[in-house]
Amino acid sequence: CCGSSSPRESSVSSSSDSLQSTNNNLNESTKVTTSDCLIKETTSTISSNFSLNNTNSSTTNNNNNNINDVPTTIYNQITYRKGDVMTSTQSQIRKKFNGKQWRRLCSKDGCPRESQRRGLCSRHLSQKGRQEHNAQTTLSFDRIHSQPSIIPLTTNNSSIHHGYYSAPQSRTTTPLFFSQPSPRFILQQNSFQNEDFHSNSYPSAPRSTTSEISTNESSQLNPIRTVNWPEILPKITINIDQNRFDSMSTHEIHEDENNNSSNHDEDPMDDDDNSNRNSNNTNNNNENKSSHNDEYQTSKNHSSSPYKDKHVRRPMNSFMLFSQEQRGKIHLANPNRDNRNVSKILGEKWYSLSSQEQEQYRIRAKQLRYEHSKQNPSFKWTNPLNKLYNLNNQNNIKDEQEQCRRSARLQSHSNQDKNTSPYCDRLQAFAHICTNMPKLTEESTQRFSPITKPSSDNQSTLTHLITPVPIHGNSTPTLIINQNQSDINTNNEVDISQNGIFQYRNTAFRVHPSYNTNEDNIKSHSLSNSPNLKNENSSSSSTILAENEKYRTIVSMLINQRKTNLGLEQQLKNLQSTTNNINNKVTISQSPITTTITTTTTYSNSSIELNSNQNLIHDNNERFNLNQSSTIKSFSLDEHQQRNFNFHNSQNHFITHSIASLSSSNSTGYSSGSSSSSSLDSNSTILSAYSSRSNSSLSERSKTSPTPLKQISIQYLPTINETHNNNNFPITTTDDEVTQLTSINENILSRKSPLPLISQQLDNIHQKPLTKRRKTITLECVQRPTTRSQSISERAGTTNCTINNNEICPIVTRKRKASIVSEHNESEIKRTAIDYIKQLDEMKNQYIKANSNRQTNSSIYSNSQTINKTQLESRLKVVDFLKDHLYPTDSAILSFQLENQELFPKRRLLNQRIREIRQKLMSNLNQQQTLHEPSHHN
DNA sequence: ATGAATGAAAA
DNA sequence: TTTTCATTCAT
Repeated sequence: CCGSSSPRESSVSSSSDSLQSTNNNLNESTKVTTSDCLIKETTSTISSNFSLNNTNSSTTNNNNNNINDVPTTIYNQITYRKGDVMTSTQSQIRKKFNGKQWRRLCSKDGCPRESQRRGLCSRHLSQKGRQEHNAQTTLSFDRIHSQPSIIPLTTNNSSIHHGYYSAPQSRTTTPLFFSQPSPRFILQQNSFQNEDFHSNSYPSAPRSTTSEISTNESSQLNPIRTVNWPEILPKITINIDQNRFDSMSTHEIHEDENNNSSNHDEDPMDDDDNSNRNSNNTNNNNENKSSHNDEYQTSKNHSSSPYKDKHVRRPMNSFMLFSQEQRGKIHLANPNRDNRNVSKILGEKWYSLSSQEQEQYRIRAKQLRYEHSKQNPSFKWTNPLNKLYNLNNQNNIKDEQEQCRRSARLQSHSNQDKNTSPYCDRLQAFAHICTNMPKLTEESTQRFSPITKPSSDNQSTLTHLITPVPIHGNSTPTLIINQNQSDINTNNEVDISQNGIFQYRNTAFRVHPSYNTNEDNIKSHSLSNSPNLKNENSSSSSTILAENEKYRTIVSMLINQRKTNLGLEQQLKNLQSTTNNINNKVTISQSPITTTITTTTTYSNSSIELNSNQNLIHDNNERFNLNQSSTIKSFSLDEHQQRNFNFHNSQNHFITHSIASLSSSNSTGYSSGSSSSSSLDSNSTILSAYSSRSNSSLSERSKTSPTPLKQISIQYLPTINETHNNNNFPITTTDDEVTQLTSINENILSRKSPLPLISQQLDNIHQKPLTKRRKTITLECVQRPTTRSQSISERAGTTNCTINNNEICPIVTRKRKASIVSEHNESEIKRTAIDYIKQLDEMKNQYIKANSNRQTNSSIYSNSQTINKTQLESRLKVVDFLKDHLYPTDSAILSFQLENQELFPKRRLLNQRIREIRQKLMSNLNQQQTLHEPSHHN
C-alpha cells in the first residue's frame, strides 16, 4: 500500500482539490498515518459526511467555492467559520475569516493569500515593489510581469548610449517618454528581434500593426507617469558611471544589463549572462508558456548569479541539513520523482525520526548558525530588496505626513522663518493669532465654525458662506477694516460684496465666491434672524451685524487655523526660546496691566461672544461706557495654563500680572487666550501666546465642560532688574500688595472707580520695586472637568520643580515618565557601568537569599526545589552575563546559549531571562533614584 | 510589549 | 517539506 504511493498520492491530492473541502484533519492524518490508502478512505468519508463541518482552513485555494458549499441556512445565520471568504459589497475587498478575525485577502484576482500591505499579498507586493523600485531607479527591467520592452533611447548620443529604459507595469511595450510614434515602432522591431515575445499578448507576427496597437493601448492603459527625458538622463548616467566603477553595486543594473541582449561593451559577466539569458529564452520557447511562478523563479535564479557574491544565504536549519543528507538517497530510492514530492517524503521521514536524532540535527544546525553569524556578523535574515522597498515606502509615508504638517505650519506663519532678525515680527504675528483668538466655547464652536459643524441650524447664511481662505501676504487685500469703532460703518458690507476680500489685522479674508453678498440680503437676514439686536445696542443694526459677521468669520478662520496647525505647541516653545534671546531688550516695568473685555451680544437665541481685545488703559471712558450693556469679564489662566506657564517661565523672569477673577459660571468656562494687550508688548504677547493653549489641548478643551474657577489668584514673577541684582529674593511675602491688587481688580470689575485712577494705582504698584514674589496657585476646580481633559489631567503627573531658591513650583506634566526622565536626565547620563554591576551583584545576593528562603519554606516539594535550583542557576548565569554587556549582541547571546546548553535549551528562554533581569535591574535603579532624589534637592 | 498569524527563505 | 526569523495586526 505504502510502497507504490506515487499515483495514489497524486490522486488523493487531486480528489481533495475536486472535493473543494480539504481540511486540517486531513492533512494531519496524512502526517500521522502516512498511508495513502487510509487517506483515501478518510477523504471519501469526510467528503461524504463532514463536508459541512470541516470547512477548509489551511489550503485557501478553494475558498471561493467553499462559500458556495456552505448551505444557505448557515449563510443566512452568518455564523462564519474559519476559512470563509467574503467580499464586501462596497469596496470589493475579499476577506477571509480566520476563526477570530476577518483578514483581508490579496486584491489581485484569484490570489488566495492574505494581504500583507496595501491590500496585496507578499508576492504581489514584492512584484509591485520591484516595479516601483525599478521605476525609481529608472533603470531596470521587470521580469515578473512584462515582456521586455527595451528601448534604445537614442542611438547616437554617447552619454546615453548605455541607458536602456523599460516601461514598468506594462505588458504592452510602451515607451513612456517618446511621444513620437516612429521611434517606438523601430524599437519594437528591434526588441522583437532580440527577445522572444511568445507569451506576449500580441498576435504572432503583427509587426505592421503593432505600432497602432501599442499606441492605442498605451494611450488607454497607461495614464502613466510621463517622464521627460532630461529628468532621467542624469540618473541614468550616474548609475552607469557607478556601474562602471563598481560592477557589483546594484544588481538591478545587472538585471538590466542582462536583459538587454544587445551587445554593448561591458564586463565579461555580461556575455555570460547573455548566454544564460538566451538559453533561458529558448527554454521558454520550448515551454511556450511560462507561468508566473516559473518566470519568477528563473529570474531569481538568474539574478542570483551576479549577486551571489554579495548575498549571504541563510544558514540551514536542522531540517534542511537533514534533507540535504537524505535527499539524494531518496532520489535514488525512487527515481523520477518530483523534487517536491521528495520534500514531502523527507518531511515524513523527519517526523519519523526520534527526537534524539532530530536533536542531533538541531545541534548541528545551531553550530552552523553560530559559525555563520561569526563569519558574517552583519547578516540580515530578510531580503535586502524587501527591506529596501519597505524603507522607501515608510519614508514616503513619513515624508507625506511631514509635508502635511509643514504646510499646515507654514500656513500659519507663511514666510516668517526667513526673517531671522526681527523676532518681534514673528512674535507679533503669533500674537495676532493668539491674542485675537476668541474664546472657544461649545456654543461658539457649534455656531460659528463652518468647518466643524457645517449648517445644522441656519442662523446665518453668511457664516456658512464665508470660508476663511488664507491669503498670501503678497495678494493685496483691498478692504481694511479698522478696529476703531468709528470706522465701522455700512461701507464694510459694500466692500465685502464688491471685492470679496477684507482684512482684519494683517490677516486677509475672502468671501466665498459662491455667495453673492448683497446688502439687502445681509440686511434681511439680519433683521429676520436677530430681532434682539436692535434693542441691544445703541448703534445701528447693520453695522453691528457687519461687525459680528466679521468677527464670526475671523472666529471660524482662527478655529480653522488652530485645527490645521498641528505644530503650534512646538512653535510656542520655539518662540519662547527666541524670546529668551531678546529678553534684554524688553522693557518690562512699563507693561500695563491688561484685561480683556468680552462683549456678549445676544444674537437670535445664541450668544455671540466676541473677544475684542481692548487695552483698558489706553482706552477712554467712552469706550468703556459703550460696552456697558455687555458683561465684562477678565480671565485668568486656568490651572493647567498657570502651571505650565510657571514652569516654562521660571527661567525667564517675566513680570506677569494676570488678574484672575471668577468667570461667570454658565456659558463661559474657559478663556483660552485672553489676557493680552493690543500694544503688542512682547512680554504680554508671549504671556498671552503661552496662555492661549496650543492646538491640541485647545481642541480637547473646547469639548470639555467648563470648569468653574473658585479663587482669585495673583501671580508675580520677579522682574529682570531684580534678577540682575541678585538671585536671592527675600521670600517673605506681604499680602497687602496682593489685597491691593485684588481690590483694584474688583474695582475694575465693578467699575466703581474710573479707569485713569485704576491705571494710576496700577502704575504705582508697578513702580514699586518688587522685592518679593508670591507664587500662589490657588486656582481650584470646584469640580473636575468631566470629559476628556479630565483623563489627561489624571494621566498627568505632578512633580515639584525647584526654581532657583527653594521655591517649589509644581509642574503639571503630560506624561509622568517623560517628566521623570527629563528631570533626572543628568543623573541618568552620568550613571556609569559600575552602578549596573553593583546593582547586579545586589540582585544576585537577593536571588540567592530568596531562593534559600523559599527552600526552607517549601522544602516539602522536591520538584519545585529542583526547578528553583535551575531557575536560580540560570538567573545567576544571566546576571553574570549581563555584567559584561547589559545589552548583548545577538552573537553574544548565541554563544552564551551554546555555552549553557542545558540551562537554556531554547533561545527564547534565554531572552526571557535576560529581559526579566534587565527589567528588574531597571526598576531597582529607578527606585534608587527616587530614593536619592529628594536628598539631592534638599 | 506581546501573542497569534502569516510570510520568506534556506536545499 | 520544516524551521527560524521578520513582520503585521490586534490588544
